[in-house]
Amino acid sequence: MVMTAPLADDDLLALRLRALAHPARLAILRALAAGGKCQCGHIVRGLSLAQSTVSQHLKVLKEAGLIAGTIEGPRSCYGIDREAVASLAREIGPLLEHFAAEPPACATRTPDARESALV
Amino acid sequence: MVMTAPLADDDLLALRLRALAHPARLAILRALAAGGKCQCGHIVRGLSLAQSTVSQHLKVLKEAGLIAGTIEGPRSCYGIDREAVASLAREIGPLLEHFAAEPPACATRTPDARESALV
DNA sequence: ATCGTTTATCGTCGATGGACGATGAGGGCA
DNA sequence: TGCCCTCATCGTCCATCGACGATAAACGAT
Repeated sequence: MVMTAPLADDDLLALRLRALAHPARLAILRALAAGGKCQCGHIVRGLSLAQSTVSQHLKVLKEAGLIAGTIEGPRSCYGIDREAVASLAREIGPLLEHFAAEPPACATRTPDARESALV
Repeated sequence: MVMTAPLADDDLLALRLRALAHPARLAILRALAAGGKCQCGHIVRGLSLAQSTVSQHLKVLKEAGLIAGTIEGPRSCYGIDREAVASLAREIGPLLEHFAAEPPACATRTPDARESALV
């Protein structure tokens, strides 16, 4: 049931999508998924970004719940929160499919708008 | 530079995700998917946002290719570009699943704490 | 204890986003 | 023809983002 109600649900979803919607963050997730790059410095070297910038991106991803950081001392070990990412996938997938589903009215894609009985 | 994955693909993907990553835009897509709300004014009334703001969001969605606008005269008829949305779904789904896939081990340090630090 | 390494945080700066009101164009309709 | 309705665009304002350098904290090693 997709309610048209603009709940805080959308805010949360938008937050996570926003965390995802940045090339550097995508690259970080890619690096983490590829493995062997759990330390901040490794990602920094792979991305040619300042260390503080990468740290900031890591923070964004962490606040979005997409990754989990195990910081213990001088080193840190970041890892993708697989459950969270899978959950997001389960949320965004059906949503997009719903968006792409069949339209009830109003000439979805007609070049010529022939709107007559709209509402 | 083992695997930076420096693809401009990420830029494009980030662009579309960014277009998606806003509550108002999600609401607009929801309204469009629900049907019968293809005119700007309808969405405006449903969202309690200024008309210009909604128009701006529509523009963002259109520039991201997620919707198509059929503007002819005083009325406009927006519709979800279902092919584009489906394409995005086909792109983001496997990507997230890839992120959520097998953990290749954090070889560098391997502190037992690997999944926690939820703070 | 001191040094070196690694990382998070702070402060700053420019750019962008998001919201609004006002304006103007484009057609319907009386 | 003139009025009204609808929508896109412009200009503005404030907030946030994204990037950076600099700094400080936490630990291992010497």
